[in-house]
Amino acid sequence: MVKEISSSIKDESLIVKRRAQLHKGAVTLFKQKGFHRATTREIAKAAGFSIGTLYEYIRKKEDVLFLVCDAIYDEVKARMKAVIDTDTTSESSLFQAVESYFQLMDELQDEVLVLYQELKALPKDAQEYVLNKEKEMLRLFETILENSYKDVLSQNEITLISNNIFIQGQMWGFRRWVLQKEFSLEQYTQHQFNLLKSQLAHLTQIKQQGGVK
Amino acid sequence: MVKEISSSIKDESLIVKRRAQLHKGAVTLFKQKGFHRATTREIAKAAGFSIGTLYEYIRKKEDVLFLVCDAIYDEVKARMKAVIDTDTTSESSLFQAVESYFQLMDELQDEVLVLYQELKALPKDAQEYVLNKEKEMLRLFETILENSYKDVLSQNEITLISNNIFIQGQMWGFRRWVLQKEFSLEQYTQHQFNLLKSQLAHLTQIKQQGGVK
Amino acid sequence: MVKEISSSIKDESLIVKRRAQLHKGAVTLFKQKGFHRATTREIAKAAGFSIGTLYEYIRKKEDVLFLVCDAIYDEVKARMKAVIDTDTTSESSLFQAVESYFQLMDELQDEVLVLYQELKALPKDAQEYVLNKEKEMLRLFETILENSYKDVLSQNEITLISNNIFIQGQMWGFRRWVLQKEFSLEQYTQHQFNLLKSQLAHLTQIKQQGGVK
Amino acid sequence: MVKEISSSIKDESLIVKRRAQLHKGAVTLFKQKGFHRATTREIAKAAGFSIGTLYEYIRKKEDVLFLVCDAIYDEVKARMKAVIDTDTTSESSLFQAVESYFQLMDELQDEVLVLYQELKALPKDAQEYVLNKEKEMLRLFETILENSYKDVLSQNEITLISNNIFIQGQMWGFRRWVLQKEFSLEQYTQHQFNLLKSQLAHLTQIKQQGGVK
DNA sequence: TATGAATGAGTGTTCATTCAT
DNA sequence: GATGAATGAACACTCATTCAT
Repeated sequence: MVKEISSSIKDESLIVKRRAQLHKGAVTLFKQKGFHRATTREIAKAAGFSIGTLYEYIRKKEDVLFLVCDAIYDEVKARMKAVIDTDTTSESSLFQAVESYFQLMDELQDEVLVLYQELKALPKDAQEYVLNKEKEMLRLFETILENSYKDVLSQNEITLISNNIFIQGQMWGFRRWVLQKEFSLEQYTQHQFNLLKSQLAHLTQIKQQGGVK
Repeated sequence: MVKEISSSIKDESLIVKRRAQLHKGAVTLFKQKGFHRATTREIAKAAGFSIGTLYEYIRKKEDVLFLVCDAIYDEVKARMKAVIDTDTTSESSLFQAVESYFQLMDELQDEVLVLYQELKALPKDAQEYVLNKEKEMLRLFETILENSYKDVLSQNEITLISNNIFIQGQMWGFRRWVLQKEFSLEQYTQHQFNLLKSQLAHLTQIKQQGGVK
Repeated sequence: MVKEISSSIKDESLIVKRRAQLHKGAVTLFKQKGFHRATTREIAKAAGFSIGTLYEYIRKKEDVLFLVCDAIYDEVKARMKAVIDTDTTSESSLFQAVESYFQLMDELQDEVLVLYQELKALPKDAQEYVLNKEKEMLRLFETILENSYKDVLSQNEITLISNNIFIQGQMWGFRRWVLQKEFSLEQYTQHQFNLLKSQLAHLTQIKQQGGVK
Repeated sequence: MVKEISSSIKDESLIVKRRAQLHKGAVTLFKQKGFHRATTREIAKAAGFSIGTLYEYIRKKEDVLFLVCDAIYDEVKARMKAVIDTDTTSESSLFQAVESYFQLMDELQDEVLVLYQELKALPKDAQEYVLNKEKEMLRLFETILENSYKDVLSQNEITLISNNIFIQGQMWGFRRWVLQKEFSLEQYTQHQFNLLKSQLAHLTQIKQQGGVK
């Protein structure tokens, strides 16, 4: 499950430091020009070191992309974890999760855009690796929904609603040209959450009526 | 508003024919390797002609991408038009529109995938041109929602729900690795439409209660 | 000595007509873009027919260049001949020859420019063929000088002065950016001829003084 | 007035060294095949490096041509300067200048040939830049003539004679196929200088006689 | 005869990657 | 560890030439 990127450098802390530089520079660059249009020289420059040094920390240009993609979900998962661990059974916990997730998608919108548009450029095994991380993300929402709406939602509904939430978060970033003209992040979150609540409320109604009969 | 791609060929019907070949070959190829990884020679070959002939019908590699992107919404719009013109005021018309749209997204899923992942590779003016077509598509859903739920939905809600429907259709294609494992197209359509109906039903309830008071 | 360009067309008068069109269009084009930058399509268009037709009258692109180069000296020789045949022994005949020649170089300056800059693009045998025509031109001046200054000029001096006259004529065209800003053609002719006369006068003086001794 | 050619190489001394290699190889090559027929790969090879390395030192193929053209007049000017600075008022100084110039044109005849035949292939701004350098060269001769024959020659005569000297020098190279068969460089120089002296002597005579009267 | 669609070898140029310093 | 000069495979694009109609 682990996918390591080899480096000829021995000093581990240096690797971490350099790759952080690299990640930061690369995202900025990929956002502007996309992965394919960015040259390795530009990547090196954006990261603050020479082309020679770049190749001390990666083996192929693709590795840079992988580094970026890989980091995104790690960050998302790390930050979502905190929210979710607190409490996962009430409606408010769903709102908190959605809110945090949308908040995060707002902060990471450049990264997410890159992820969306360049994932396919990775070799198949790296793609699968990244998609697996995405599945873990999806499961976070599924878990919350399961816990809070056990009796109301079918498995299919849970899958679907999780997916919907998931891409609504990403949509905020990669459809910014239409959404961010009409909504602030708070408005967007509020409205989408209201729509979600309507859905769940109605489904709950139906189930309860069904249960009465 | 028109964006023509110049060709050195005089026979207009030949241009149409060759560009159809080109479109078809290019989509197949781009789906496999993406636009950037596909070479012009491969594109030519996939279309069934030589590199020289390819350049009789386009001027830049980008033009191929534009041709593909441009055609997608033209086809979508043409086919949606038929459905929508019939009737745009009942709930069933919304279902029909969604069903047709999802159906179409299923058929064109390769094209949509390409569109999503390569749009950014187009020059800015071509991007805008394509995005404008997307806006027209969005307006189709907005119109139906406006007609059927005039008193129930705010403008914001209409915008948002249209966007949600829009990307749920595309999601069926570009997230096929997760969705198409769990649902058939009919199931997906049915479930998403049910969720949508729940939403609308609940919002209608709220509005009516509000009105009663 | 003859260098024919083959054509698949039988009707000789048509060949002559088409090649005249070709010559005219090509000179205009070569003057603007040079031989190498001009494409065969452009040449055909400038001549007023299609690329297919062009290749009915030539076999290689080079042939067009040859046609142009070849025609230049033919025209120069034809027109100089008339002047020279009249009278070749007096000083006035030298002036007339120079004047006609400069006049001609003025009229044909585009062609001469092309000739100068593209001659090297011809295959070796065609180059030699054209240079031989140039030699014939040179001999015209040599003949006049020999006839009029038999006792005054050595063979070397005749060669040199002919060459000087020859290139002073061409200079008028291909150094137009400096000369034609300062002189009219008449002035240029007059001044250069005066300088030439001074030369010949002084040489005559010397020879006569030498002869006296 | 400066026209720099950009390079991605940082080591300035290396740039100078590589461009010298490039210059030398390019002249040899252009002399044989002309600029247009020479491929960049051939240019690189002639310079002794790979195609990739070539493009580290130039940005466009045209740059190679510019490099060559630019260097010619720089060299001519540098070497003429020495001669001219010594003494610019006597007849002997004119002879020395002409002799040095012809000598130089002999040494640089390949470069001059290239210059003559390919200058037009440069973009307009580079052409003007090079032609300006040529004008500076012309002014050298004008200055000497002005100093030595102030009272004898009109401005027009100075312009014209300078031009004549200028192109007679170049003629030695680009008409070598006729001139160098008949003359050694010394003979050519001597004869042309004699003709020039005759001219000036006669003009001096005329002016003096005119003055006496 | 005239046309112009088709061809593909050839060209300028880029850029990921290596390696000597 | 860091640098950046060198490399050459690979690419987009052009254009002379052919040939079926």
